[in-house]
Formats: sequence, C-alpha cells, structure tokens
Amino acid sequence: MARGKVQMRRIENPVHRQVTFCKRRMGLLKKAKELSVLCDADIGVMVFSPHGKVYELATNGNMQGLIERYKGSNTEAHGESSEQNKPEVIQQEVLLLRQEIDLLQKGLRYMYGENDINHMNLNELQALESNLEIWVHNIRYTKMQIISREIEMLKTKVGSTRNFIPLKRFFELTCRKMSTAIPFTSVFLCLFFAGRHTEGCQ
Amino acid sequence: MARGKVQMRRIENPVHRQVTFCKRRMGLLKKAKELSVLCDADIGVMVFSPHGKVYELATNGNMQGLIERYKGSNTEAHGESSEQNKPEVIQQEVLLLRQEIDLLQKGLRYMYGENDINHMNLNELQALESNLEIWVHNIRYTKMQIISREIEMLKTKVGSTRNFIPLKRFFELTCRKMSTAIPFTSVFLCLFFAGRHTEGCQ
DNA sequence: AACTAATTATAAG
DNA sequence: TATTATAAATAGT
Repeated sequence: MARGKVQMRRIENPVHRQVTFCKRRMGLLKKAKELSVLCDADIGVMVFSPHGKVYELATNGNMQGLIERYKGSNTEAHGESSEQNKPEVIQQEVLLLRQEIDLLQKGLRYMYGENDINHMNLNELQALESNLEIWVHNIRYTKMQIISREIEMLKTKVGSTRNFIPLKRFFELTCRKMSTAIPFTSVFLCLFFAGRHTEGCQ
Repeated sequence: MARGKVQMRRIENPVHRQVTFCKRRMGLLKKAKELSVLCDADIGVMVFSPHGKVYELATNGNMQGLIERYKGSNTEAHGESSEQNKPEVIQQEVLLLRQEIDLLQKGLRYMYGENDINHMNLNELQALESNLEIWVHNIRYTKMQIISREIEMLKTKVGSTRNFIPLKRFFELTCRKMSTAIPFTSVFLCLFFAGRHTEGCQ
C-alpha cells in the first residue's frame, strides 16, 4: 500500500512478516474501535499469531459477553446446543438480559452525548460531573419527600402523642442498608473502561 | 478520512451512521482478511450492529474453533468455565442482572423526568445515589489525571519557575463548590424536627 | 523506531 | 450506487 503494491499472499521473509503483522494488527484494532464508536456497534476481534499468541479487542470490555451473544445469535440458525449441558432457557435469558443492559448503557451514554469517558476532555468531564450532581441532588430531594410523607401518614394514624413510632420508622427508613446495594457499579465501570485496550507490538 | 476529518464519536445522523457502518464494516473485514493472508494469522471478527444484527469473519472458516482457541488461551485469566456454568450460579446471575436492569430503567426514567415520585423506593434511590457518587468520584479522578498530566507537560515546557500557571488552572478546575452540595445529614435533621412541630419540611 | 512516498479507505456530495 | 478529494494506513527505507 505504499512504495509498491503488495501481493495478497503470505509474506515469505519472516522479518518483514513480523513487522507487517505488528503494524497491520494495530491498524485493524484501531479500525475496529473507530467503527464501534462511530456507529454504536459492539465489536470483538481475536487475532492468533502464527506463534500462538492471542491479541484481542472487545469494544464493550468483555469478550466473553460478545462470544455468548454471538453464540446466541447463531443458535437459531445453526441449532447447536450440544456443547452446553446446562438449561438453555436460562442461558438464553442471561443473554437477553445482557443485551438489555447493553442498551441501557447506551441510553446513558447517549444522554450525556459521550461514548467513552476516556476520550472526554476536561470541560466535558466537568459538565458530566455537574449533571450527575444535579441528579444526585434530585434523588436526595425525592428521598426526603418520601420520608416526610411516610412520617405524616404515620403521624395522622397514631396521633401526635406517640411520636416515638414515626421516629422508629424514620430510622428504619433512612438507615443505609448497604447489604441491599445492587451491583450497579459494574455497569458503570463497564462504561468507564469500555474501549480501553492495550496496544503495542509483540 | 476524506473531505473532512471525522470526530471520533457516535455519528448522530442515523443515515450517515448507517452508511458509515456499512462502509467501515466492509473495510474492517477486508483488513482482517489481508492481515490473515499476509501474516499467516487466524482472525475472528464479530460485529454487532446496534439493531442486533451480527456480521462475522473467521479466516479459518470456523468461528466456533476460534472461540474455543480463545477460551483455551485464556483459561487461567477467566477461571474455569465449569464452575461458571452451574445452574445455580447462572440463576443467581439472572437475578442480579434483573436487578441491575430495573435500577437502570428507573434511573433513566427518573433522569428524563418522566417519573412520578413513587417509581423508585427508598432503597433503590439509595443504591442509585451511591452508584452516582462512585461515578462522580471516578470522574474527579480522571480529571485529576488529566490535570496532572498537563502540569507535567507544562513543567517540562516552561520550567519549574512558572508553576503558578498550571496550579491556577488546577484549582479553577477542581475546586468543589460545596454550596451546591446538599448536606445529607442536615436534611434529615430538618425532617426530624419539622416532623415534630410542623407539617412537611424544607 | 522514525520517516516518506505511494496506496488505500472513506466522507461528502 | 458511483465519484472524488482528502485523510489515513502502510511498505520500504
């Protein structure tokens, strides 16, 4: 492609081949990432060097997920389920749920107009931070409203002479129960690290 | 890459996006094939369009084989898959994914302002708040990294005698505005006392 | 690894 | 879909 058209066949000189492998591999992964970002697609690339080394890119940060999605999309077409001796129904469900989460993630990304936090500049990060703070602020306000409504309801039920009951309820309601924390974090972490991958020649 | 440099972010115009997706997808697969031929490598590419369609290339003609090879090369990294595929584990995963989805959906609705306040209960709001705080934390960390990188660059450029310039920028950018943050405790204290004497709070 | 000359990919029309 | 001016990738040094 430069200084001479290249023949589309195996490069015989091992040194040239190795150099080209390195250059073009980087190019390929870059193109894949670009396609993913520009067109909102998820892409998985696996490259096996002749020496058995593996280079990979999963634009959603999780090659396993992409592989499962691939298998799922081909289950109807090829009807291959012999490899798995686990309940396919559940397997399928995991797949669908993962896809749904994926969509929701994209919804969030769309909302903030950014695909990859690693590509955001300072001003953009600042704007995102402000938006999140507003969101948190609204959440706190909503929590407050809920609690206050509960208190009022309980007050009218038991009468003002028995304040200790709403107070008990109050603490039950406001106490942070971290044990119930939903593993939401992983979704966001995924958002953060999506698109990251290592580069460099072998 | 032609007639104008393209910004590396999601193409908003759906028609443009679709056209670019088609062109670049072909380009990507072509590059993958070339790399495979020239350098004697096996390559698997999976592209998932936003609409769920799958495009694939397996230079050895068998994606399944490449997937197995990939899994084999990564067994130590991902742990044994037999453990992962136990029905109970999968069912647990389904449960967790469902919770994540529910929270994300509600969070999105909430952000879009379509919610009536009862769409999320206290625990959900609490979880959402915690995760948003983690998000904000990560954003601040990223900002710090960018800024320190800038500082280092400027230091090497102008010399250490003029540090005051990057530092000024640093404080402009990182200074928290506590006035906008609602002190959580005081809200509840307010609630607490308001509930005793008057109706509502705030 | 860095540097071009030349090829290839592709954004916009 | 085909064209073309320009950006990007890259073969050979």
